[in-house]
Amino acid sequence: MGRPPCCDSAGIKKGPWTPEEDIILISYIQERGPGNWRSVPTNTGLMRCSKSCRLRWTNYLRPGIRRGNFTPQEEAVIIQLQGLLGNRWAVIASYLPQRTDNDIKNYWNTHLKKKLKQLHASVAAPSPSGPTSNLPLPLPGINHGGAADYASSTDNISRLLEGWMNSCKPRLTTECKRLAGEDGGAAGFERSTDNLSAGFLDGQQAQLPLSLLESWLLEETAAKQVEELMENSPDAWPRPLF
DNA sequence: AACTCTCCCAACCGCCCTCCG
DNA sequence: TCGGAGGGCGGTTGGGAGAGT
Repeated sequence: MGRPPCCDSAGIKKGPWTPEEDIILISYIQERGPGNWRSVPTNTGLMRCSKSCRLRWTNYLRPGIRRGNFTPQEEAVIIQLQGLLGNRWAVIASYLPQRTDNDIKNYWNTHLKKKLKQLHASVAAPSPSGPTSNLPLPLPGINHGGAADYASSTDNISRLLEGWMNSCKPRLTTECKRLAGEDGGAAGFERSTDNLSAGFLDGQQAQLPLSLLESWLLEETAAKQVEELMENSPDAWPRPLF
């Protein structure tokens, strides 16, 4: 059993935040920085519990949050990472730094689940035209065991990253050179792959490669490359989880 | 115009993890 | 080593908005 809820004391306000409350919270965090949420209600006079303050900040008020429709590239990243990692929304969100875990979770539950079910239904009745561009962005180098193994195996993730990195190494190397300068490119690439692997395997936020990964994933040519690869070696890709 | 239905998303709840005394 | 406290995460819900009748 966990601890009793922190918000059950009398006088704690629930429900939607008002603009006034938002301003108070923002002002406080601008002054003190995020963290020590327990002290926020006390120091600000907000009649909210600490969790509510943290949630409001991380999911709504935090700078850099992107709102509105998800791009096809973002969808592809979510679908692929969900297949790999399961419902670990916080980890998935770390690869889409402009989106919150709550947003991603909501988007998955309201849009992508349905979309993938429909997609799976249509894949069950295959058309002669082959794969379409709406399929999830696939990643190579993974075994085809059961869904649970697939989602939980760090070996698989490691292999996947290895294969993935190898398959796109030329492009990434070029990108690294562009970002880091000619002399630091190769070293930068090696550091990037190490960091990315570590980030995946530890379930923590990857550091350096985020911008790299993002810039690569957001390029439409990437999706095209993947489509070509799928057509050339369709058996090399993991099956969708549902 | 009024009512019902459906969808979406902000927020809550309960549990787990980590830290610290 | 143990237990309490705080932070974090994933699942779920409730209410508002828009669509449909």
